[in-house]
Amino acid sequence: MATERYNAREVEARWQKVWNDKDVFVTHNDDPREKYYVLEMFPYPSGRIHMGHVRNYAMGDVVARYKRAKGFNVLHPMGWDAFGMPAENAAMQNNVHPKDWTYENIAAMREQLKIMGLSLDWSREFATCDVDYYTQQQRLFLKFLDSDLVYRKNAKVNWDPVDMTVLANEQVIDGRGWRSGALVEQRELTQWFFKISDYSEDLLDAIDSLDRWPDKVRLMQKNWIGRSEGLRVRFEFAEAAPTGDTTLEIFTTRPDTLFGASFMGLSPDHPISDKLAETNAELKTFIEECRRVGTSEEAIEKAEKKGIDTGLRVKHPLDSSIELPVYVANFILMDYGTGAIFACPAHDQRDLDFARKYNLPVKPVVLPKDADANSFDVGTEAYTDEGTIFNSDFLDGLSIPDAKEAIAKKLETNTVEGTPQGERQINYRLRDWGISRQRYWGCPIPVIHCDACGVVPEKDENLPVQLPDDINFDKPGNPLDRHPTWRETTCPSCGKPAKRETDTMDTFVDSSWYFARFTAPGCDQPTDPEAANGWLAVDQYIGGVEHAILHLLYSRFFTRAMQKVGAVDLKEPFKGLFTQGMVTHETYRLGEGNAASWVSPAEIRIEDNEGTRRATLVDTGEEVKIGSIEKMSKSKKNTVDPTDIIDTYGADTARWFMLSDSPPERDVIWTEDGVQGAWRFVQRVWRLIGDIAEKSEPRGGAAPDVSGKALDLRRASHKTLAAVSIDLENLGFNRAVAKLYELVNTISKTTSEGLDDAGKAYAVREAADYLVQMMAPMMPHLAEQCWHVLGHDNLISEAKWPTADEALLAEDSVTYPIQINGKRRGELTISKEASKDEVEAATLALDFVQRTLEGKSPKKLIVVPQRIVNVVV
RNA sequence: GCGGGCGUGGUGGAAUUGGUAGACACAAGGGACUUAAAAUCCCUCGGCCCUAGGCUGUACGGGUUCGAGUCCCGUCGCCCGCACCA
Repeated sequence: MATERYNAREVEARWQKVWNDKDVFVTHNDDPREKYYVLEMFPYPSGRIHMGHVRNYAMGDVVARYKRAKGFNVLHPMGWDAFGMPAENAAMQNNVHPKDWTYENIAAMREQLKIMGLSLDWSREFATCDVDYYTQQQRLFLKFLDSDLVYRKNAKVNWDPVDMTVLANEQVIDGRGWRSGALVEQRELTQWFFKISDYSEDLLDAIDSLDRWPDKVRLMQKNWIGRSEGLRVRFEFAEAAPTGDTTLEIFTTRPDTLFGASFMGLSPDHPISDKLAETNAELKTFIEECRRVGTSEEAIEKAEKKGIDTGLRVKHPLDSSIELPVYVANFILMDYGTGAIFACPAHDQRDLDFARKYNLPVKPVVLPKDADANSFDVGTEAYTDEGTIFNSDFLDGLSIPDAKEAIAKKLETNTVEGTPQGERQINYRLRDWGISRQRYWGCPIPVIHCDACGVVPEKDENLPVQLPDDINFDKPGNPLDRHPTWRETTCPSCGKPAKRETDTMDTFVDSSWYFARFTAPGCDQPTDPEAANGWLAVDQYIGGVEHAILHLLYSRFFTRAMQKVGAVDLKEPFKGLFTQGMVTHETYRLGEGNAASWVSPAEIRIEDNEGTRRATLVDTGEEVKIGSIEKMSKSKKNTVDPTDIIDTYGADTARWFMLSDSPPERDVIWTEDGVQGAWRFVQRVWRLIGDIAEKSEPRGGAAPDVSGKALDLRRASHKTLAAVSIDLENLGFNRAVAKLYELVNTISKTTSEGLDDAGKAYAVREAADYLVQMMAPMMPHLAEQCWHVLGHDNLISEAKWPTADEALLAEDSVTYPIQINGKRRGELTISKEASKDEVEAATLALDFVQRTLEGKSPKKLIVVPQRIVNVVV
């Protein structure tokens, strides 16, 4: 073996330096070529990159390098989603300043990303905590405020009375604060909101135009926005409620079941519930209990249906002789509709569970198709499917949609206290976006509270409202609140002393427009519209599916809002979206039961005895239990550090392994064997290319006429080229990898048979060039080195993607599988041009077909051109 | 609870979207080379039947079709999301 072993570490560093010195990946806005914007979701600077980043950025880099080779002017930037709670947690735990902690983490992670060899334009890098970035974000906020896209209202938050802080839902565990353990209270705070609900309809309708998004994400967004058509109905109280209300307004999507009404339900957060609780201790306790369940829809829906009769009664809107009891019930959300419902237990599962528990009437009003009106009864399962209305006065015999229409018409004309009793309404589940966070490490909301003028926006020329550096976390609460001077300012309107808003923005705001900022990162306005409109939308966005709803929906809203204030001129920020799967790994546990502890892969050794795997601790030899495969996480210690892998095998091996085998949208299992397989492939390619470079000359001039093995190889490499190009276009990395393995096998075979004639030498050389070019987006360093060895004097990173020769792709014959009664019994190779008749004749002439037919003619003969033949006997 | 997804050899997965199931890779077993190991190369590898060859096989049970891993109905199992984590 003439060639030396491939030294990834040395080679990778060398090419990275060449790329960097030559500014190969720096993008210019005035480049006249067609643009292509590829973006991976930017990372939170936790301090170290993890395998999930490697996978995400490897995929994006393949797209970027491939599109560059295809002649596009590619924008492929990187930045940092740098505000957020972890920096404050670190500040509290380790007494470091959030700013120092964050920028140190960024520096460390930048170096780690650089050794991955990503083709990024680092000149556009920024962090969202850069003063420059959040200055522009404040400017955007003020423009939104000016355009009526922002407002203030009260909203409930989880309040930790010991830490004196607002808690995220995930920080509330069993009703207690995660850090203090104190019982969490619900508090009302005045908070800032973006009017995303103004765009409910538009955000929903435009989902259909996002045809390069995964269906799954589109559906999740549709459900999230949650459009429903229904009726707002006012029920008259038999006696006025203690709030003075004489009617109870509810929203329903099933007005057709109104005659099946059995009781009314109020949310525990409904104003009437609140008022009643003042004089009703039992109800008060119940409401408090409900609030401890948590605010998530899941928790509320799963909880046992419970309620308390308020003693209030309402009149049925269509039959005033019927009075319905009003309950406060734990399964009714205040945020949806009016916070009050009428319940029809026969046709709603939640209502039914409740009715059975409290022995309330269950009157069916929808009759299934084949059921008998006299005997149809609902047991423990509500009937929610189609049917005919019965037991319902003037609605009897109607279909559900017709009954809905009839009820709506009737109630629209009825009046209660001079206003219509019913009103058609389209309701959305989507709520306005609360952006206030009572925290330090975020973008300050640039408004001022003045005793005389109220809430006043900061003047544009006074921006930025900069975070103070001299803060500490030794006391509970928000450091901005207790800073000795930071709050003190003067009112931009009247000039008198006033106080700054101390809330900062949700970090989702930061990530809702960073993609636009990358198009002109130094601009003294939020965007340079010319640059932004030129580059946007992002052609391919890649990231985790965990962002399927919030980040993506907020960004879609933000783009519309930015359009309204003239910062960009488009609605949809991401034309193509791809959500990659997670990186998982086996888990290992030492000990049994409660005493068991997690052990990291680095601490163990695995032995494989005839397929039985056994793990032991490297240090002590103790047996370790091999557990299930889980998402890599610190808590389960099943992480593998990318930098360790890159140190050992190089970035190309890590990238290649992340892209092989598993489809990119699915989870991938990290295994040591898998990495080693990738590593062996790197070495194998290196040997093969070295061998070819030694035994043959670079190609010159036009392709010679070849035949036999040489022609076969040319066909194979051109076919692979065509197929891999399609795979890369579709982000089918695992399929591309498999085809490249196949091509290497083919080239190896041909090369090992000797490169005696010129045709063969040409074919092998061509195949080698193509192989290396196809590999280049995935393993750029190895490809660059091989390209050099093969005698090219340009950079493969700047080389044009080759085009497959159509003539070599066309086969002159086709092999048909021949089925008899749908089962494959043989095959037939025949000219590609053969007519259907010729194929039929040739099929019938086949030995095994003749044998089966025994002289008879087939019942049916199906010929699918270029595909298959089926003989039915 | 509601909504969605997935289920193919020992393993990860291919399958031109209704047309030869198991490409490619990993693991395993056997062999070559080697003083030995590593590396490399060659062979076997869904199950069953003694072979030629055949039967069977894509979670399970039905159906549509000339033909189903792919479409439809039902069952089972696993996974994900559900509004202050980013």
